Parts: sequence; structure tokens; C-alpha cells
Amino acid sequence: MYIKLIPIFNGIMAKNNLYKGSLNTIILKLLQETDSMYGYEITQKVKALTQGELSITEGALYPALHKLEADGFLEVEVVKVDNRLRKYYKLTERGTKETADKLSELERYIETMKVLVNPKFSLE
Amino acid sequence: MYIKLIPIFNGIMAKNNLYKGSLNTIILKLLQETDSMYGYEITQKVKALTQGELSITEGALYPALHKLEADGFLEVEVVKVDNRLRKYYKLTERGTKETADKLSELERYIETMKVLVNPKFSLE
DNA sequence: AATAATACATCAGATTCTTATGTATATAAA
DNA sequence: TTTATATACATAAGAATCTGATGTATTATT
Repeated sequence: MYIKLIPIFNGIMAKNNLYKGSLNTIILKLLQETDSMYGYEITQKVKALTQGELSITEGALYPALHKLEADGFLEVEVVKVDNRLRKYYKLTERGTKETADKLSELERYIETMKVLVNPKFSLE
Repeated sequence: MYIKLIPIFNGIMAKNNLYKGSLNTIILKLLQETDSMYGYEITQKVKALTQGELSITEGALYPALHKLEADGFLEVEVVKVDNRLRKYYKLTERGTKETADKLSELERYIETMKVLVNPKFSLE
């Protein structure tokens, strides 16, 4: 019999609320900077960079990685470390182009939101 | 027989790509500024403010308005103008609170994305 | 007379996410 | 030593949010 103990006040965890489409942009950008990363490493990197503000769930991450690979934006290399599998992903040429597109799309989006909801938002 | 003429180069239109959750924030903020608006007016206002960059589709807008109303964030008043119906929406008290929450959520989100993808992004 | 604009609405389908669950190994704690 | 945590992958159900298509109806424009 398996009993999972769950925190009583788990409301204090929650609060993720990733905006649609953000995840691909995040993955691509991280790979642009770090060249080669595996899935679990990405979740940890995001947590660290955002000081826990953003937790990429595995249920979102792995399917996203598979799709980016299927679309030809990432290539994968499987490596065994300490008897455990790691799948290292890196950008393809098309992936590098896609990264630039996604980033400018994000910039445009933020510019647009700035106009709509808050004159204080801006890009430097 | 109905034949719909469509633009040959409709690729130049496309490009909407609203991020998930943005729409509610936009609606709430516009109502905070303008006090009372009807659906069609919102679509036109968004087009005008963003110079066509963002087009709120009716298929997204109307269900969103209904849900915001059902959740108690908006109240509606139906008015007949030129023999046509208009449904004027305005913020309830809870809606005003929700607006503030959504706006700070957006600020946090942009701050987070800034850390992750682009050191040039910032709030003033 | 036909088309575009105004004004509402719903629905199928796609995408993207959360939460839960599952497998398996390695390490740290009780 | 057993248990829990960390590492590392994966899938699947269901919710939420969007696009694009379609529908109704009136008014204004061409």
C-alpha cells in the first residue's frame, strides 16, 4: 500500500501559470546559451535562474522536447552516465533560426502588451 | 451558392499568437480604463491601440466575456442602439481586485522571462 | 443588389499546459 | 536497512485557451 504524504498548505506552492508558447521559447533560448542540455538539467536551470519562481513540469517539458526534435529544431544524443540515461539536446541550424524568430516574437508580444495594459512596461 | 473570396497572400495577415491567459488580462485592463465597453468595441480598441498587430477573435472574446461574468468579475447591461444589441460590460468589485492581480501576475511573468531569455527586457 | 461593417453567438479542433502516474537507478537519511 | 529523496526518462487524462468556421441579424456603403 502506497501512501503519498502531501503538504497541507500546498496552495503556497502552485502559482506557475506559464503563458502559452513560452516554454518553447525558454527551451530554445537556454540551448542557444548552453549549447547542449538534457531535460532534467533544463528543469533545474530554470528553477535556479528564476529562484523557484518558475518550475517547468516534466509533463510539459518532455513532450515539448520531442516535438521540437520532430520539427527538426533539435537533435538528440543519448548518453549513459552512472548507469542512467541522459538525452542531450542541441539546436540544429533550423533550430537556431527558430530561436531568433521566437525571441523576436516574444519582444513584439511584450511591446504589444505594454501598449495595452501598462505604459510602464518597456524594452531597453 | 456562396463563394468566399480569400486573399491569395493571406500569409501576410496571420501572426496573431496571443499568449495563453493574456486575453483576460487585456479585457480587464481595458475595462479598468474605459469603465464600460461592449464586445465589438473591445476588438476595435485592441486593433487600434496595437495598430493591427493584435486582432482579438470573436471566438475567443465572447466566451471569455461570458466566463468573466460567470466568475463574478464583470456585470453586463444590455442596450439597444439603432435596433442592434450591445452588451456593455463593466468591472465588479471583485473584478477590480482581479484586474490588479492579473496585472501584477503579468509583471512577474515578464520579469521572469527577462531573466530567462533576454537581459534587455525590463520594467521601468 | 451586393458587399462591408456592426454586433452578437456557438462549435469543432488544435495546442499547450497541469497533475497524476509509471519505470528505473543512485544517494542520503532514518 | 529500509525509506525517502534526487536523478532521469516517459505517457496519459483532463482543463484551459485559443483559431477558424459558421451562423443570425441589422445597418451602411458601393
